[in-house]
Amino acid sequence: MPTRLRARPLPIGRLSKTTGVNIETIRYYERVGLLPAPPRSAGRHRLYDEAHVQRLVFIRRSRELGFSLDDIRARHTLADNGNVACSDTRDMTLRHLADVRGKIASLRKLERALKVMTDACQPGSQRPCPILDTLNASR
Amino acid sequence: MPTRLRARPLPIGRLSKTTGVNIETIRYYERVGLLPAPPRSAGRHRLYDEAHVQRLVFIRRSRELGFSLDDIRARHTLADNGNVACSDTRDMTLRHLADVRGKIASLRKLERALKVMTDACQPGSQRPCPILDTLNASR
DNA sequence: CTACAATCTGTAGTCACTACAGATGCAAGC
DNA sequence: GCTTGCATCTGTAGTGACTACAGATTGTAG
Repeated sequence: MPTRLRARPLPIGRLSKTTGVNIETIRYYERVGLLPAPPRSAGRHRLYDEAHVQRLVFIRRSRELGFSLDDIRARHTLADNGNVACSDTRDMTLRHLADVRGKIASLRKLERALKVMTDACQPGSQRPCPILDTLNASR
Repeated sequence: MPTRLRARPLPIGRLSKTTGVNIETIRYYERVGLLPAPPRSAGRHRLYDEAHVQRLVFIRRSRELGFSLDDIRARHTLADNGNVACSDTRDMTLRHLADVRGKIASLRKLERALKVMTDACQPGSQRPCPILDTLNASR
């Protein structure tokens, strides 16, 4: 039996480096129940294994894609209960996609409004500032 | 002299209704120095005038356009000091426009990534879930 | 005068972290 | 074994822009 293959546990600083997640954030995830609490050394330092690395990478990727911590927690709960999770994940992702599209649409509206304002504004001209005018208009 | 024309001061509830800004939010704006503290009645109820209405509408419009409270405060400070504020406002708006465009670009990337994932996912097929796969991939 | 609505102050909660302070632990070099 | 210095620990508070209470007071219509 090659006991050599057993990977050494990582302290929190190494986990942070390998996953790209801030140390404080890792502890925060543990506090809010996103990352399971790892075993500790005699001196109460956290010692992580490969499964923690995987789950943390999963969390980071999900966050990069804009999922909320609640979304991620829900998915973990599903997966941990042995459910297939695939179709639920797909539903969640579709909802999230719709949400992202909504945000894009409203930012586009914003962009157009800001562009109209800056295009109309010619500082130094005698006319009152159109940007300030727009901001003062109630609608 | 038509003293009749002097508008009655508004209590906070009326100010809230006429501007569409939540009562709690109005008090919050006062606390953080965005809206000047109005005079009070004998019983310490706030009494607002037309100038408050104008400023609050300005703040609401600016927020709708995504400006931060700090941005708005800065503009008020400029205006209150008697500066023209127009060109500064223009600069700020241009910066904000650039910011909005950046956000749109990154949301578009997100949208594409989410679409790829959901398109690839066919729940019920035997293949492993491509969404979960993507989320587990470190890059 | 009595209801009852409106407003008051102050505090705490939200989300997803981030930033400390002050106390320990650990690992390497001597 | 001892020291040095970095790593890690816990706990608390701060961020932005509000929102949500609790409990006390005030204003007003009938």
